[in-house]
Amino acid sequence: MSTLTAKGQATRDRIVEATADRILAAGIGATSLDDVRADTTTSKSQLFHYFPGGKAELVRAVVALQGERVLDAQRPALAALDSLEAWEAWRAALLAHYAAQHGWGCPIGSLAAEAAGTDAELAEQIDDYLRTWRGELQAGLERMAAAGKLRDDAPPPERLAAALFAQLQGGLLLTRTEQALWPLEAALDGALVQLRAALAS
Amino acid sequence: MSTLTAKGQATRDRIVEATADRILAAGIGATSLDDVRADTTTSKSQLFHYFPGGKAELVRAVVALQGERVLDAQRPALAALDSLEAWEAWRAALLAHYAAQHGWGCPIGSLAAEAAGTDAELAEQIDDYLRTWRGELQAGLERMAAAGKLRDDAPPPERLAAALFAQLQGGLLLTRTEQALWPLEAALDGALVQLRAALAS
DNA sequence: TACGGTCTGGACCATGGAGTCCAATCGACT
DNA sequence: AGTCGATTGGACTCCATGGTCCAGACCGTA
Repeated sequence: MSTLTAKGQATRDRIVEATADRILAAGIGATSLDDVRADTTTSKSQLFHYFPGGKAELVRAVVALQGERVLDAQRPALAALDSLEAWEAWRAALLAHYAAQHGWGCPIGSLAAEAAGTDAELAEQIDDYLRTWRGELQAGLERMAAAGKLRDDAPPPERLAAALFAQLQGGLLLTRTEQALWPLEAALDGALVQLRAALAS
Repeated sequence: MSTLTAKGQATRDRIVEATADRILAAGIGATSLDDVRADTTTSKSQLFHYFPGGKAELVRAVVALQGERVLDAQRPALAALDSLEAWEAWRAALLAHYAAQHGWGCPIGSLAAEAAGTDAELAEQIDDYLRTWRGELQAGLERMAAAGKLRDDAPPPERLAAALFAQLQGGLLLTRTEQALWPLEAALDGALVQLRAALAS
C-alpha cells in the first residue's frame, strides 16, 4: 500500500465505488466480497491486496467516500449557513443531490445500527461523521446567534441543530421506505419552518 | 404449532422477547440463533419448533412485538391527536417510553435498511408498520383540518404528517448515536414548533 | 399403567462467506 | 534483456451459522 501505480489506484477506486453502490442498496451484511469481486471483475487477492484489513477496511473506505460525497454536495451552502436564504440554498442542494442519486440508497445513518452490532470501530466512524455533519449546521446557527439573528427565546444552537439534523435524517429514512423524494422535501420544509420560527423578527 | 401449552407459550414468548432485546441492541445480522439459544437456555429444536420458518419467522415476530410495544406506548395519545395539548401529551408519552427502555436500542426504522438487503418480505412488513404509524399522525391532522384548526396555507396533512414523523424518526436515530435522550427531546420540540406554525390563529 | 402429543436436548449436516497462499503476469527502470 | 516490485487469478482452508433429525423427557388423559 506504500506505493500505488496509477493502474493500482484506479482498481482500488473501482472497488470502493462498486462496493459503495452495493452497500447503499443492500446494506453491509448483504454485501459479500464475492459480490464485489463479480461487480468489479477482480479477484480475491486484489481485494486483500488493496485492503489488507479485509472487509472491515473496505467498508470503512466506503463510508468515508460516501460521507465525503454527501458533504461535498452541500459544500458551498454548508459553509455559509447564516441567513434564511443560505438555508434555503442548502435545502435545494440536498434535494438536488438525492434526486440525482440513482436508486434510493439507504442514508448513512441507517448503517449505524448495523455497524453497531458487528464492528464497533466502524460504528464510531459513522457516529463521528454524523456529529461533524450536525456540527456544521450548529456552527451556522451559532454564527447567526452571535449576529443577533435568532430570537432570545429560541432553542440554543445545539438543540436547534439537532432538531434540524434529525428532521433531515428522518426525511432520508422515509424517502427510502417510500422510494420517493417527497418525504425528504416535506421534512426539509419542516426544518425551514422551525428555522423561521427561531429567527428574530 | 397448532396447539400450544401454557408452558410452550411461555417458552415462545421468552424466545421472542430475548431475541428482541438482542436485535434492538445489535441488529439482525449480528444476532445469531446460537446467541438466542444461549440467552434463553433453549435448544435449536425449540427454536425451530416454535418458529418453523426459522430465523426469518422469528425476526418477523420480533418486529411485530416491538412495533406493538411502541404503538402501545403512544396509544391513548395517538387516538386523539386533534389539539395542541393532545400532541404535547403524545410527545410526553414517547419520551417516557424511550427513557424507560433499557439501553438505547436502534429504532425500528433503522432495521429497514438491513432488512431490505436480506429479506424482502421483512422489509415490506417494516415499511407497512412505519406507514401505519405515520398514518395515525396523518389521521389526527386530517381531523384537525376538517375542524378548521389548521391554517389554510399550512402544508396538507400528508406532508405535515411526513415531516413530523421524519422528525421523530431522526430524533430516535440521534438518540441512539448519542446514547442520550436529549436529541429526541429536541426533535420532538421541533415537531411541535412546526405544528404550532400550522395552527389557525 | 399405557398412550399420544407436546416439549426439549444436542449431535449432525450443508453452505456461504471471509481470509490465505502461491504462482503467473505486467510494467517501469537500468 | 534483466530485475524487482506491483498487480492479478483463482484454488484452497477455515469457520460461523442456519437448518435437520431423532431420541428422550414431560404431561395430561383414558
